[in-house]
Amino acid sequence: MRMSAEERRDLLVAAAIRVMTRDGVARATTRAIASEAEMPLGVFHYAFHSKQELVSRVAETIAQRSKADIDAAVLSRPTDDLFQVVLGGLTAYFDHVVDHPDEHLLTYELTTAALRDPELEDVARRQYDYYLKENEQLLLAAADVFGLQFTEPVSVVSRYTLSVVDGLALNWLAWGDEDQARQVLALTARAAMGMVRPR
Amino acid sequence: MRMSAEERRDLLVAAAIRVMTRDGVARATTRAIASEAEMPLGVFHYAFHSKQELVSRVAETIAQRSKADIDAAVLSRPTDDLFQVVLGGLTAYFDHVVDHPDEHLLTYELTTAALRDPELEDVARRQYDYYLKENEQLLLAAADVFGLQFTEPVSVVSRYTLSVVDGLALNWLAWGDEDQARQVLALTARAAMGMVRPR
DNA sequence: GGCGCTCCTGGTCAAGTGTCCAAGTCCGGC
DNA sequence: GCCGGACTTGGACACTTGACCAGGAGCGCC
Repeated sequence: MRMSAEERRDLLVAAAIRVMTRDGVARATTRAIASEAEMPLGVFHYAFHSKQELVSRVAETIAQRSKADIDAAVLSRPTDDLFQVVLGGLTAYFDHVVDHPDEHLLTYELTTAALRDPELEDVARRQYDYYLKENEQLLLAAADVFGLQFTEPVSVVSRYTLSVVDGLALNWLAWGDEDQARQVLALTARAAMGMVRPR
Repeated sequence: MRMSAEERRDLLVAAAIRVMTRDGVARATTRAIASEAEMPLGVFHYAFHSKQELVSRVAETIAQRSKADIDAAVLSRPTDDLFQVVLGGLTAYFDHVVDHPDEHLLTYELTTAALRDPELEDVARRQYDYYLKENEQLLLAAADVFGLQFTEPVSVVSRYTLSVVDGLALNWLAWGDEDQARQVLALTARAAMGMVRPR
């Protein structure tokens, strides 16, 4: 089947994501990826200069995709009051983790891999940049709806909520106990109420 | 140099930790570890049945050691009021991360590695078990000193603080901005004040 | 002294790894 | 028609990896 190099790259990235999600980054060899994409191995180094280039693209794609996924979930929640909005947002994210554990495990693997590899250095930074900025926007929008403002810099509040949810997700992956994790979400949402005041 | 198999295992585990901390889990091959321990490669499979057995011991050792490190740091903090104690504890942990970033990156790598490998399944669980239980004890002790009790189950509060700190650590490793991270710690300590009441 | 167990060593093996390449196929433009 | 560049392919390469083993060395105990 004949197609452009760019199209090949997209297919290989998609195949790589499937393999990495299913078997982990360590087992995602060039052969496994090419095989998943149903292509001969030779195409790999025609489409990509190196495996690192593929990994870099994978990380970028994953970050964009899960941001979109989560946005959609968060925005589909009830908006009675700020507490409900915040708890809904946290819950939406956590639901996504519970529904796609391997996908989130993959993001942790990619982050650590990027932090170890100088050539992927900025990949990790960009990954979190996406999340922080997006989270910040959501927080500002929510506060605006209810005529509130934050008592702390929004960037700090954004980083706080992102940290809780990111840490809790990893914690749940390793430890389990979904009910208790959801209690933590409720606790966090209530805590967030202490970080706003009427405008 | 003649020594018992158990002694060899300890030396190899220590060497493995050095290699993994410096170069990452992926680059910690049996050869690199044996070389770091200044032993011929042959000893490896005399001391250990497999590499997994070594990794399992490494994870166990790391968890115990960093628990001890952090306990010592936390307990050496001022104890004027509960807020200072909690903030001191969070700060002590975060200081440890800033001082030994590679060590903490390693714990994330080990966690993800364990979650991918069915044979290391319980390694990840045990890792978090250490932290959760220890954290819980510290919280109970602190509340006790000031005649307070928690408004939520202690296990949930413990998991909340652990999640914040764990998520923030990973976040800082990837993104940086230490000052902002410390603001998150302050925010968290203040939030924790809303989870206690006089007894 | 010699038996038996533990410890030590260098080399070797099969499997897998990322990378590369020569030769071939396709197809649009001259 | 055919030329040139983009795409395709199977096979090869140099290297690394975890695992294994035969044979030797040390040492306590009868």
